[in-house]
Amino acid sequence: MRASPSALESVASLETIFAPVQSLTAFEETVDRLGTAIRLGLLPPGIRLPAERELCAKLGIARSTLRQALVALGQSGHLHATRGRGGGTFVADPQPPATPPSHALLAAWRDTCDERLAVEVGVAMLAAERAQPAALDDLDALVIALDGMLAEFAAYRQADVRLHVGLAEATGSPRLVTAMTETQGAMTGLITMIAHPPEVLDSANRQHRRLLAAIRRRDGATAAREMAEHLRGTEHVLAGLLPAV
Amino acid sequence: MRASPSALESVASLETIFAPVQSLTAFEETVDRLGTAIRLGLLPPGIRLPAERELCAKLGIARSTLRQALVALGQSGHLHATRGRGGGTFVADPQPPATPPSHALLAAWRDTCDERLAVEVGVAMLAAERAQPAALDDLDALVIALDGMLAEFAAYRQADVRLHVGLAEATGSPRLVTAMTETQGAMTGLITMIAHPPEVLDSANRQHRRLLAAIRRRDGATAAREMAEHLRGTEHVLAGLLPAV
DNA sequence: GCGATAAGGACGGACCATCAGACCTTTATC
DNA sequence: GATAAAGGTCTGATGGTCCGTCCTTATCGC
Repeated sequence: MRASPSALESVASLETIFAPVQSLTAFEETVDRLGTAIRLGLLPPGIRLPAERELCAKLGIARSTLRQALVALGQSGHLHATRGRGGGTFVADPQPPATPPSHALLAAWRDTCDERLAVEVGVAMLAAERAQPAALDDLDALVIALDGMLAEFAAYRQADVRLHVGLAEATGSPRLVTAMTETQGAMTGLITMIAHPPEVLDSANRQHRRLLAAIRRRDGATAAREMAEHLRGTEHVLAGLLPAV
Repeated sequence: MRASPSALESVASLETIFAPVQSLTAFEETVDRLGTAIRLGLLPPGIRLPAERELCAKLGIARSTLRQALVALGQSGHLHATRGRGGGTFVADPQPPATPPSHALLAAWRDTCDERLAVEVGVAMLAAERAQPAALDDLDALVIALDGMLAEFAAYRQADVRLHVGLAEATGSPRLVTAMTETQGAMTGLITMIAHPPEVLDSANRQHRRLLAAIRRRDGATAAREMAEHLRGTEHVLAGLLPAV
């Protein structure tokens, strides 16, 4: 009946359509989400998470599943729990040492940077359209604070993440906030491999300034260009360190 | 011991971190992936899918799980199977009528467009850096073909999708190809709600031309601007049709 | 001091998605 | 008629998830 000789080979992008479907379990995704937020400093050391019975409701999972994740993050040293009234689950202070990036992440570093470029440039453009002055004031304050952290990379990086995520929040797009958080999480492993002398951080922070200035005067094109340039910095360093493509 | 009064409220972006974790099952994701590819025309009507035993290996799932998805897509009219040697699973021809976009999609249309902007502009910038001339030749041919489809929107839209996905492929970034496919799938429901007179399609296709020209001369900034403008067209129409934010 | 309360911690049963594999049925080709 | 290649069917095992219940610990208020 169907005479077509199945020219499936002629269809491009099949690798994408038929690529393995890796569905994370609720447990895995929870570990990933919380672990990333902690490593990025979005959940800073010492802070208390919501109570388990409350948090599992927010996350939409069963408490036993959430506990699996909390126990896992406890064993890896990211969380610790105290019992009794007034107790709770706290982000560990200090945090465990960062683990070196996985082989898979290193192999796909270019891909990671590409997605990051898209997310960040898109955020820059939209922020230039929509960011409220009040939100920009907060971000300006962050840039000033960053100037005082040029000598200590760990602190700088955390504030840097907050700046970029804050920019995403200023767009008012929840999905871009999620995307930004994820890409920042993916980049962290790579970024920690690079040496960050104060001069480089200073230069990067000047880019922050120009970026925010462009956003404040609603100049989306310049904002996009500044952001792209800002990202190219780290990308070029990575290109020198890591296997080509 | 822990004196900190848990200033968790001070931490922004908590809605993102503690948002519900909805992990799709392998079955659901498979239906989604194949269904989207079919609706976008990436798997055109009449084409034969790989044999079940082969496809489940590619997708990394059990055959029974794959069959659930194939049966579901069969019942919805997207696929039909024939038995025996030389049989197989084929994309239905004609395709079932498109279902109206879900309430949830309509409510979050702005968010969908925002993510689309990021992906497409990022793709435009990277394509301007990396696209091989041969790939651009293919895309130019698509634009020419599009000129002949101005009167028939369904055909136009399918070729349009192939153009945008092809652009993503030209960047060499698998994740951007996936992201592009997903955003195109998400946009399709919205786009079908808009009237598309030939003049509008003609104008859109002229934007395609300018975009490809900018990419060919490696002008990333212009490519990004052209792409953003191209997307704004549909966005403004949607803004007029749909509830504000 | 004692009860109430709010937190983490542990357990058991039920359900369901998924996997792995064997087997059946249909159909075309040699 | 045998073989091969495809979809269709069935079953048991496994594991993730949910729900509810109960226990333990620690603080707060009377």
